[in-house]
Amino acid sequence: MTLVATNIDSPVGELRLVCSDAGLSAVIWQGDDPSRVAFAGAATDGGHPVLAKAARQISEYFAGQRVEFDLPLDLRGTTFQVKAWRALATIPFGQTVSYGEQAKRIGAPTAVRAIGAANGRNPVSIVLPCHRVIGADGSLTGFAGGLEAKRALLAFERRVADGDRTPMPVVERELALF
Amino acid sequence: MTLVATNIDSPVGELRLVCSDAGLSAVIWQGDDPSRVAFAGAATDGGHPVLAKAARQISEYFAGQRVEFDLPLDLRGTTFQVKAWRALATIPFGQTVSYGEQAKRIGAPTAVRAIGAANGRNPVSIVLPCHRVIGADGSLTGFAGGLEAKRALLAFERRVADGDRTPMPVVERELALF
DNA sequence: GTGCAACCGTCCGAATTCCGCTAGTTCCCA
DNA sequence: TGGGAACTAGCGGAATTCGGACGGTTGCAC
Repeated sequence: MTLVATNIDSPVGELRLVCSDAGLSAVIWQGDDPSRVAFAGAATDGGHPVLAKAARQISEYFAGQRVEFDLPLDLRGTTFQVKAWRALATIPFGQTVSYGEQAKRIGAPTAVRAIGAANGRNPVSIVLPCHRVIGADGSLTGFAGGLEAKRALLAFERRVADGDRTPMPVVERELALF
Repeated sequence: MTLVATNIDSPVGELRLVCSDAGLSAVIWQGDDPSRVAFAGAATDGGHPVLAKAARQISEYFAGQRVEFDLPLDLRGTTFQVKAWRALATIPFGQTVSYGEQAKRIGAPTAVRAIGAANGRNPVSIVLPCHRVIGADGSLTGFAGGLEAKRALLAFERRVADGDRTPMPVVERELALF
């Protein structure tokens, strides 16, 4: 099962898309921790119908013209992680839930910290919207792409959901030091 | 109205008793701030039946053999202060109330800080038990004789009220610096 | 004297910090 | 191949800190 990858530009910086024949398997950030989605590093650059479709939908998303993704996904993780990631897909565009709420939805109401750990390993950023999960008290708590990007994505979605369907502005992301 | 005074020993250090013909007017601490009970400084050493009676009752108190004082008092202060001081006499041996509770009892439920100020000027220490007034959260907050003495008096009273009628041990008082 | 400002042995609520608990994953060592 | 310890983008309550407001007294300036 070979992995093919390509890079695209976005308002939150360059994104690297990875897919197999089974579907999209990773969307990772520039400067992302390599150990976060380890298998993504094994991909070789190239073209693929899934990559082309994903690139188009992601660009429509950032243009304010798409609120849902329709892509085959090739999720690789433990049973718990895959359940957690699938649950992300049910959070509507422009809305947020708490980690505790997400835990309840997969039937493990007390596994809130495990949910946090699983979201931190979400291989398909943006497409699976882990940025819509925030602390019970409204705090942002964490995000692989940086808290500034999380804040910007939520503000953008709120605005689009509110009817202003214009593209997302470029965000200055704090890059990981080292 | 001349003032007569004498010194006695106690487990909380030397105490100076002052009286007029009308009654006991002051019980002040060694190292007490002279401006706290200013008129007490005007007394001259000597003997007086009221002093003798007060000395006896105070020594019985510290021996664990007396829980109430029966002495004529000559209280000198503003109307509010005298009301506050009289209220102290109604707090039973071994018990405590908060400054707010004391304020309610004299019909000025919001004058809690004024109560604190009045207690700080209580001229008749021990006999009028301002040491039984503590913060609403249980903290000791303050005491003319030093917080250590306040803590020790409360512990002693609790013990005696509990049935152990033995004398109070000597307390190391932190003396006011300067 | 009179007016005002500053002091306090306070209290209350809101905000913040801290701790123990949680379940899953990973890493290390036998 | 385990077993155990040490992580973690959390949560909830208890403990703590903080600021504003309270009433009476005192000191100081007119």
